[in-house]
Amino acid sequence: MSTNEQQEYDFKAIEDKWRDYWRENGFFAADEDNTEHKFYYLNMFPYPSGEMHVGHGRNWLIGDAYCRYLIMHGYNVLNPMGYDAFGLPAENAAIDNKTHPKTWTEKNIETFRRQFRQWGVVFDWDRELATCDPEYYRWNQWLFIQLYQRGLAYRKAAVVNWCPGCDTVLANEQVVDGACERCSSEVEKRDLTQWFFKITDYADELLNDLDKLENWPDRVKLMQANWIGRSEGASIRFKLDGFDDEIEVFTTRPDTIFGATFMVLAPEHPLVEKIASAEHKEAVDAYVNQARAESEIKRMRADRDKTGEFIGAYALNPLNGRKVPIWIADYVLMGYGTGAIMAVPGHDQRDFEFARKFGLEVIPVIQPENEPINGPSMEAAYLGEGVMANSVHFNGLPAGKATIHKFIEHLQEKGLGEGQVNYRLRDWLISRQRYWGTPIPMIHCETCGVHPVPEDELPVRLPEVEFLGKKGLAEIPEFYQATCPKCGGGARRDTDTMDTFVDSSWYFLRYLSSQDSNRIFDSELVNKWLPVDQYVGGIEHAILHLLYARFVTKAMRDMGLLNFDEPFARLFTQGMITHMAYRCKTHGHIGWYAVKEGDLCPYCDQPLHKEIAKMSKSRKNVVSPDEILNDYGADTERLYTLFMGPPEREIEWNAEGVRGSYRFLKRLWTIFNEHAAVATAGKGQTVSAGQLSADDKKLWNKLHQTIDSINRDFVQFKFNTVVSALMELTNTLTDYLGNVKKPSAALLNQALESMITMLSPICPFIGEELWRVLGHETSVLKADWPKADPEGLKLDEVDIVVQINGVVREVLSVPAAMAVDRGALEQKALAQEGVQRRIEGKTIRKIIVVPNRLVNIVAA
RNA sequence: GCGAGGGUGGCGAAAUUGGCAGACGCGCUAGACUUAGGAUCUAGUCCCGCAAGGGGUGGGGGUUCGAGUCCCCCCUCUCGCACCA
Repeated sequence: MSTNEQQEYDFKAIEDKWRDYWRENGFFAADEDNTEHKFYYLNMFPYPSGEMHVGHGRNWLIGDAYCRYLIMHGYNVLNPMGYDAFGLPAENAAIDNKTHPKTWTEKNIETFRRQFRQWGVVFDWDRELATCDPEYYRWNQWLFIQLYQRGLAYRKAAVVNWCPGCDTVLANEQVVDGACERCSSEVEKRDLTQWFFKITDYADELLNDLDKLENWPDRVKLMQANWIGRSEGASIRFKLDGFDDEIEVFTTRPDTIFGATFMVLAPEHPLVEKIASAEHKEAVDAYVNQARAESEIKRMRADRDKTGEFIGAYALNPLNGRKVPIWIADYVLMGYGTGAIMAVPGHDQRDFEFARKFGLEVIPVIQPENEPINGPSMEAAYLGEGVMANSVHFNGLPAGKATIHKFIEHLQEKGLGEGQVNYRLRDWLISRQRYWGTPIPMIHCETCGVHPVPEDELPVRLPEVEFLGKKGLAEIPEFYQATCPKCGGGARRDTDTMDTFVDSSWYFLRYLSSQDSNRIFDSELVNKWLPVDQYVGGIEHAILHLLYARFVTKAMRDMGLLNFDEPFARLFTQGMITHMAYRCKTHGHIGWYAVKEGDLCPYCDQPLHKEIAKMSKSRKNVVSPDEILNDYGADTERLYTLFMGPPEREIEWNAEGVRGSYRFLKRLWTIFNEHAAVATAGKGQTVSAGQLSADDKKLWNKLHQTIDSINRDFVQFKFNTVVSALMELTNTLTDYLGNVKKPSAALLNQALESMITMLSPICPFIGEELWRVLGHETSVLKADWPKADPEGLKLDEVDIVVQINGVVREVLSVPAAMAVDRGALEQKALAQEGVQRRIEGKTIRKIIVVPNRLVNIVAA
């Protein structure tokens, strides 16, 4: 224990002292008009879900440290904060707690603000927004109307994913393995008329522009590309035998058309009912009903047996008139292509399995060079190279791209089909049937049809009803009873609310004008500040949010609201913080704090199932920052969070590790306070190599190496190595102070000032405090960021490794001049006694000299 | 099945991008100071070996004076997509 009261590291007092300082002094308020050195930093805004845990902390601490770094480099930083405040969890929690979602959300937002303040995380708070605020969602509605007027929002009857747990429709993207992403209920299918955004109009651009995003992780771009799923092929029309209708199919292999021995329609295909023969009707209906009733989970299993039913109708191959049977099968999906395929069992494994199961003919139309294949004896579809066969005048052509084009040309000439590009991406289903979301601003009139709510009547507010539980707007007459804007007669409001991904698809634009009640945003400002220079968020948003935001940006550009194509110039995806989760077979999840010794259930002493998992309330494995903040302080949590590992990686929280970071801060505190007097005496003096002792020089070199490496690492988000570099420097400094009788005041001042400056973005509280201890009166945010002095990087002595046959045998410390002199190095290495001993009697074959590094003597 | 990214001490991880593997931190061991305290300080801590020395970055091969890093094959883990025609 220190005898001097003043020298205790009293983090509580320090943190209380500085907590409000940065905000009050406007360090984080962006200067809107000065865009010369602007930097728009943005973390994905949070869903206010209760209390934040240390895992959430990681996002904000990365952002806060990075922004402080930028501010210290003279950037005019915009780092705003908002809340993605609509959504089902609010409703569900509100139901559980018998409060209104609004009350629940507001309380959580208040908690978040308090936690940010405790962490020392500062934003440009004047721009704060919440998507559940009518002043925000009115622009959601306005945007909807603009999209509607451009044909980008439309209504269509569709088989939709219905979550029985949430009582609402889900977008395809929200269905994971056939279950609801949120509540894990098994998703059902229902026919409903729903609102869609026509994102498919932008499929090509969304795909192609990924190439522009040089500073996005490849992984994310790849995931998006896969999601969009472009494939080139042809659409071909097959005439029906005995009907006027045609079946249109999409295929990527039009070259295999002569091998099409049957057709398969999706069970939901509209033609099925019409063309199925009376004889097969019953079986067909049964199959269709079964397919519809079957859950996505079962139907989507790729490895399950093929099922299907012949419908008693035939199609005619457009190129040779061959009559082929039409089947229905659930392996053909209504949602992709046209919901119908020409089946080529010879060259498609799925069709092959189906043909074998139902005894359908297999005709190969591509023959491999060596061993010819034939339909009856094939054991799998042939997917390799070869030449066309059984394909009349195409026979003998090499299978491949060129031939595919020949087929497409041929079909096109005959008017039977054409080249076509298909996407896996579907239109974005945005309708939700719940209360806590943006009401869709449309009115349905029996006489005039569907019309937007006039813009001057926006926002269409959520009715301020007492919250009744699982109810949507369709059950609130005060809400849906309306007048038609056209005829003035009675009409009904649309009772759907929007998917919350709509809210988050443009919020980054609203920050520029969050208080503007006349327009969605100021285009001029937005064009100056966007794209976002650095966007940071979790990898879990790699597809949905980022794709939607890109789409909306492009749509707004086409409306003339924006002049850029992509919203986020640079993207960083940080990894989640995980923690051990315990589960008891009978008692469910058990909090780690309650687990009995030996990992036993506290209620029944059964051994618990253990799993390292993402922190979540439901798993009871969250670590609250409260205890750490109380025991060690915010700076310690910040330091540890950034030190524990590379920020893009998933990492397990280790409470023991926190202490090491605390120890470091304490050590630093002591060093600064003990040597502040000497250091401040050296203020204003320059440090030059000539005046330094050998010990001084060592510290000086280390200092400038550290500055150099930190400057490289900070911009790359390598905070973990920034921290370890500072720790190394501190170790060197401790050695120095222990070895030297009288430290150089100038050097010490430079070292301490540089250290605390570079640490301050990560640990801003102790940063401000120790900056004052060094005699400064203004914020450390105003300090000059240290630059590595080229002189300081020059070493007097360099360690050179001497290898014999690649094995390290000696390490020589040589003067810097010699370290770049190949001849001298070689001589010196050979002169070593240990080297002589080892090469005695051997012939030197070769000597490799790498200046500043090593000498390798190859001898045998 | 297809695609992507990983595998380095007891643990989290470093490695100037082909040049002393394990920096930094946790934990652990020993010691010092102590109203033995979950404080602080000092020393040690990849493995085998008393030592000289030898081995070592999932496994096997290769390129190279030299490989954690580059190439080929295999094992394994994580993630994304998954009957997409």
